[in-house]
Amino acid sequence: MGLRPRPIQVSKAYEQVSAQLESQILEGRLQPGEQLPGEVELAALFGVNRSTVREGIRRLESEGLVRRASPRKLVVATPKARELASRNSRALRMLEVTFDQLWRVAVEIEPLAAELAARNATDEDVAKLRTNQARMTRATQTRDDRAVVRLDLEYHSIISEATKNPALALAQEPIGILLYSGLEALLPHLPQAPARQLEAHGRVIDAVAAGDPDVARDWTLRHAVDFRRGYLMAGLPMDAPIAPLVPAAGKPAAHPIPPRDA
Amino acid sequence: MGLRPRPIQVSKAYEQVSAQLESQILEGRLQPGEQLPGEVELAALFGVNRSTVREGIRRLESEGLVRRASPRKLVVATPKARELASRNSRALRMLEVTFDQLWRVAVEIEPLAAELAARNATDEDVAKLRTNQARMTRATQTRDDRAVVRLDLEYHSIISEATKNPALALAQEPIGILLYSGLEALLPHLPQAPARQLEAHGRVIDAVAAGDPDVARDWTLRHAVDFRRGYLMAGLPMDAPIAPLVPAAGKPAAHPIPPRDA
DNA sequence: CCCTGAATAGTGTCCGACAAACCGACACTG
DNA sequence: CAGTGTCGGTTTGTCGGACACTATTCAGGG
Repeated sequence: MGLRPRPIQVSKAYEQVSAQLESQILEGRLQPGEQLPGEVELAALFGVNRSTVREGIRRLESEGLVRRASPRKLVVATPKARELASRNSRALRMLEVTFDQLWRVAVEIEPLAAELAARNATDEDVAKLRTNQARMTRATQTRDDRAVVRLDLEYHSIISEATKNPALALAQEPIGILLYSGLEALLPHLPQAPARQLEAHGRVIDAVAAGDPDVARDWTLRHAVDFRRGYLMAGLPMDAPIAPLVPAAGKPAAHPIPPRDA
Repeated sequence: MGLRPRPIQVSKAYEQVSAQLESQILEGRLQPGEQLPGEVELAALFGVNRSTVREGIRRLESEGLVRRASPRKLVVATPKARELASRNSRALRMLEVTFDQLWRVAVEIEPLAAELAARNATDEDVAKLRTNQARMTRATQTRDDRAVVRLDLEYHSIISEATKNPALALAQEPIGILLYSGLEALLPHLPQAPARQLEAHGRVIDAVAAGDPDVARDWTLRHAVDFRRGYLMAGLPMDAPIAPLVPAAGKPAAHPIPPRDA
């Protein structure tokens, strides 16, 4: 049979609502910041019930194409890089990505990020980096591992932002988030790690402040290589999923959903 | 004033529903593939109305954490890389990313992708690449520009997949999608472009098939550099947003939403 | 045992309703 | 006149109920 049945798709009304709004936004007919009509009016315009419109809106909301400026103002928005990043890193975790897979990408991207940051960082970015470094110094002295991890993530995020390159930020952040969360497992085994990290960060920050792309790139590369070595020395597995999904430990709950503790 | 007002947030019920389900999934208590109770049952479990549950589900659906296996089966799912990629590229377009920004990232990532593809591609991947190449050859001969672009995107997508590295795929695909969509603007100006592209692809494919990471990387790098040169020669702008949002051309419609053509 | 058709259960959509909150306007007070 | 309290209309968030349509199930017939 040469018949190739393309999966027919009945399009639900709420899908059409979100699809139409989405295309209006993408075509630029609805510009970011512009306010949308109320739910009742939308319902009337589309010729559907308000409930249906609401379901459509939920979808766009979760995709970041609209947000509620205030409870009564629904405005068109451009997706925020930060939210995309966290969504993406969540997805990567679910895909059971390994340290090795993450690292291979990071070792190429992060030096690039540092280079571009050195080219494009504003004074404000540099100030943020210095603040971060100061806090990191304190956290290192007080051996506050959680803070060290948090500040390391922040450091990478600031670098990302300083590149002024959304494409790079979007590629790098999810990976950085996941990779450097692994730092938490590393620190107990390598007491000297934060000190080395502190130095690498410091060098990169100086290079960024001085607008020296080559040095920034170079030290970031070293930092990445160093990180991998530390991970190895700590005896942590390179090929196991980062933060593996709990493999249905014990027995599944009788009912998968616990009632809301209202 | 030392007052630092943290934006207070009232949590809507539908948000709590999606948040709770999400955390159950992330913790692994709800495993991918597992089926969720019906909407009525969920409503009862959470102690809210069915409409509320539905709004919560829409959200998770659009994030790819659940999908409908059949109209009546709602199952936990892992977000598909492909969907994430298209969402991300859409976001990048809205962020008005420029050719230059995209290219700077691509020129580092794509060679890495080719290298990893050469290391990890399966026979099936190679077969897909060869099929793609054959079709591309035909499209080139018939001067079918649209097909050329489509096949080029497909080529990059296959390479991504062949790396067996979700982190890389997630970083690369959105960029590739946007960047090589620009090919469409390029082709009319550079009649010889498809031929050069065909050769580069061919070399990379051979290297992937032969498991030669270095050659794959090298030719991909050349390809990227060549692409940029072509873009320049065609006189296309490096620093203008790719597919710029239509800047509210003419006058905005009296009513932003056209009625559904039911 | 497989196939068919009725019974069932669940989704998609609609309707109508109501409390809470928000927003703008307006009056009041110092 | 500036700042503050009050008030009413408007919109959202949530609810309960209803109904058509269809996937799924299951019993009965071939």
